[in-house]
Amino acid sequence: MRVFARKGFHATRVSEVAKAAGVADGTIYLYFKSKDALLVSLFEHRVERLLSFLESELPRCEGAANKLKRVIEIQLGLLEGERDLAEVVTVILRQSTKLMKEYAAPKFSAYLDAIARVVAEGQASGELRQDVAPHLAARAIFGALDGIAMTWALGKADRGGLAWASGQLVEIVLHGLQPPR
Amino acid sequence: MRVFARKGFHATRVSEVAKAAGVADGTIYLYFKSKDALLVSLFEHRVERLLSFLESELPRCEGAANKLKRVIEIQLGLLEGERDLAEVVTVILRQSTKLMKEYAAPKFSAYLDAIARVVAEGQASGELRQDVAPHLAARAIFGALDGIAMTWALGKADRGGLAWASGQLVEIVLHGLQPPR
Amino acid sequence: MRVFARKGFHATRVSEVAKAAGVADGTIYLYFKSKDALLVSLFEHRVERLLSFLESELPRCEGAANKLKRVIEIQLGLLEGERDLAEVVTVILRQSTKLMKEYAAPKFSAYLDAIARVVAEGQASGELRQDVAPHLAARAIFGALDGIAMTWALGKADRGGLAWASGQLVEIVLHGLQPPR
Amino acid sequence: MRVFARKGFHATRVSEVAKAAGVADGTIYLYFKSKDALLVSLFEHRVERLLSFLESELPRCEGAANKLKRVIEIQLGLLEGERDLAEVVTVILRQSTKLMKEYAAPKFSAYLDAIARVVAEGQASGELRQDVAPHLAARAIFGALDGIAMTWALGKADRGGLAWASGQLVEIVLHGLQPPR
DNA sequence: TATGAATGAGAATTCATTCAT
DNA sequence: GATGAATGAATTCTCATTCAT
Repeated sequence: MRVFARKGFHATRVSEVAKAAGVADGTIYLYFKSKDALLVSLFEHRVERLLSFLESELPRCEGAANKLKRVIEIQLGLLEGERDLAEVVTVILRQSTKLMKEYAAPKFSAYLDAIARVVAEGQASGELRQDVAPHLAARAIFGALDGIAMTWALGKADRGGLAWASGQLVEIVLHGLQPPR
Repeated sequence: MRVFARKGFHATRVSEVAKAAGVADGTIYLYFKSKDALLVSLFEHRVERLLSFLESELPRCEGAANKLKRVIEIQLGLLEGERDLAEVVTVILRQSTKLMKEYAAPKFSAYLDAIARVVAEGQASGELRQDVAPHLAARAIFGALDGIAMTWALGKADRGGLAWASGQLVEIVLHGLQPPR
Repeated sequence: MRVFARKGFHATRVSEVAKAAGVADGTIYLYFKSKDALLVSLFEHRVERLLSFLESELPRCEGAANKLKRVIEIQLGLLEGERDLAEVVTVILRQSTKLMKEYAAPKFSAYLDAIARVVAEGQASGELRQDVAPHLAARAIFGALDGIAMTWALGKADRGGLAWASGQLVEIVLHGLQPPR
Repeated sequence: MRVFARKGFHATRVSEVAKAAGVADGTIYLYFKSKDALLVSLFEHRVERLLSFLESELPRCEGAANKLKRVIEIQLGLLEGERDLAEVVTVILRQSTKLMKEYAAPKFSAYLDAIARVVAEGQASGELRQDVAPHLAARAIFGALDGIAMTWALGKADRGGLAWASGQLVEIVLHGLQPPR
């Protein structure tokens, strides 16, 4: 993760990963099928864990607003203090066309659906405004989260940290989706 | 742009670009210094144009809300009907670590600053809520725009098209940044 | 051919072939798909040519004995003076399992069949003895040719050269297949 | 032997041999110095045994014709029922340039010499025709034996089996070397 | 200006071999 | 003696780039 975050996927040599791990080049291949598999493994261990964590957390929250708040808090909270992970998630993973097409796309899609479902529920209960398509709102929320995490990871946005950013985004999103009075 | 959008930056061979352009491999190098320069050129001709277009448009709009509305409309409007461009902007450009670090980062930064400035002005005039950091809001807005354009480019979001998405996002953002009544 | 004959297929590096050919490593791959393809090409240009040459020559010979004589003369005659080729044909080609299984086996089989057919015709006409199975005779003849060519190629058998060996083998084979008086 | 026969020398992994033997990879190296040594060992245990067996058998036969008959019977007889061995002897051994050049060549040479000696003796006693060089005859006989064993091993020649082939080859060879009446 | 054949540096991956346990 | 995880040297092939024509 550290090496990938530093240099990007394609610019990283397998030998550099091996060196950083303190093993020989060949040893990498005892545990990972290929260079791509290294990224897949990062994805599985870190990103997928985030997704499943969300899935188990959401049912515990009462109301759509609370759920959306939780989504934002969790996604940014888990990256807080892990700049490398944040960079991998927001930048590096997307550099492997193979990973994206074969592996990440469906998970990503499912994640967006989950958020959209929360929005739809909130609309049904009258808690959220009706005039916004749930899927569009989901994409906007995800994009905002992603943009914030990315700029933070790339070091352009140190003021405040992700926890603070999280609170601000919750404000914007919840107001933005509030039903008109 | 078409070839890059289809296969991604690294998987695209210079010879494929040459073939698509109907010229010989070597001819590419009469007009572009390197493969990376092809991307840089795309960036300059398309993305930079968007940025400077924005810069000239914004002063014509009255009020922060109208300016933000215009930002959203322009960014999504220019991509509407140009799926390849949308994919290049939201996905492909980021695959070249070199381009991102050496070239795009400052422009991107300037763009975020421009949006942040609009927000700050709106706050100063009382048009927008005060309790959100302009830079954070800018990143959230940009992220939302980016997320919407990306899902659209990747074909996961056909319902409505970008013009429609644009209207919806304006709603969310302006409500989200509205001062409490 | 020269490099392969000298070092064997697996011990030969593609870079050595390139060097011997006076070109860069990569240039090899403009003309041959892979290292195996180099061998396939040798096979096609040289061995296959021998086979088709035989096919066109045989009908011109009168009688089975003359045909067998011609087979022997041609096979050894074409290798005379081409030690490298002889080594490639008798030794090197067989080192690439891929070439043998996917490419050479059927040609080899067809060649044996052609010889067997000549024997069978000779038996039908009473020119050759009846008590030997044509296919077995074909395999024995081919083996003898191959063994002679191989020992010559490997430098263990210089006395006389292949032309001389050819005459001797013709004697043995024709007497060996002569009908009992 | 089984694994080598199945996949060829170079395509066989040491780990595959270990697995087939039911031991760990490293264990192989307690008994064999290298992968090549595995082949050398096969050669020593099987091929060399054949050669020494021949050496002890020949003196018991009366006359050159009987001796040649015995050579043929033994060489093919020992392979009968041992397809894997036949394939190793006729195909696999030759894939290791190292084995061939450093190890097998002298034994092979000695074997050819032994056969040539039998022929020479037969010529001296008037039992065999004089107009064929003993070494050439030896190479032809060996080649025929080899070709028959190989085609049988590769599965292209099932009709009759090696015992039957043996009888047929004896016929051809002895007639072929018979003095003119 | 355009061409495209040639270049050759570079990198992922394999696998025979070792050796601490 | 046996193990098998670790090693790292070695090699094929790719492809951005050049330059003589």
